[in-house]
Amino acid sequence: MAVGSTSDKAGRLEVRPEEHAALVDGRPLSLTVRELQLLVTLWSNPQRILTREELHTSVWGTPPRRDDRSVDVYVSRLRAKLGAALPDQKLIYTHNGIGYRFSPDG
Amino acid sequence: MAVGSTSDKAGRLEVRPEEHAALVDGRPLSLTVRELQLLVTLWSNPQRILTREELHTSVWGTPPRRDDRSVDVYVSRLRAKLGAALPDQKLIYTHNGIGYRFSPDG
DNA sequence: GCATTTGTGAAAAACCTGTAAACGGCGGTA
DNA sequence: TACCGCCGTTTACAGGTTTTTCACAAATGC
Repeated sequence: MAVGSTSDKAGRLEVRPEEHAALVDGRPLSLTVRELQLLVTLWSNPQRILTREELHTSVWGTPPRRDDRSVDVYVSRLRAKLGAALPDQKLIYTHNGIGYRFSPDG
Repeated sequence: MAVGSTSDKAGRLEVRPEEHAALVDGRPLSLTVRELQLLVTLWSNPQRILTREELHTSVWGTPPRRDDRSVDVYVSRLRAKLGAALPDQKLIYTHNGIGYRFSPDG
């Protein structure tokens, strides 16, 4: 493995925060900065339910304002792009009233 | 291979940092010092997304000041010259919000 | 069923990029 | 010195992309 490369696989998905990249089967997903930040946050905490507060704070740097839906909007966009590249896998699970969970396994 | 020659091809493009030269089909491009420095930096890191900070630091020796657009301006000039010599190839890709990537392949 | 929460398309706003052009400095030349 | 051409730097603005916000549909939970 090349020096300096930090990467890990969740099935066919690879996330490389240092390189600002996420790959599926080696092909880069074209994610915006926010989408990638969100994916990195989720992917860094597999199997763990992250609240909207945690996600917003991690991605936007501040806790969400009341009635802020931006986390949901970006989860939706991320699901769309992941789903296009990996039609058969469900990676992001919703926990009603709480937040979201990333689980490469199920 | 001749002693001291360091060169490599990306398709029809050849870059020879030691000789301060870049060639297309053996014909030298007429690049300014900055343009060549930028090309060498990009070309030395193929497939990798380089941030504006990295590019500026590599070419200008210091991180960019806020709102510095010089990297963009030089990418534009470099694209123009590369495009004139290689009209059919796209070599430098933009990554919105991050920087640029040199990919001889795609 | 009803209230609440989530999913998502679409418009508006904010932000970022591409590029021409202006400007100044430098070296060469007459 | 005056002029010229070239390069590097900076600025401005058009155009493009992303982010934010909004509205409503769908889903969930009681």
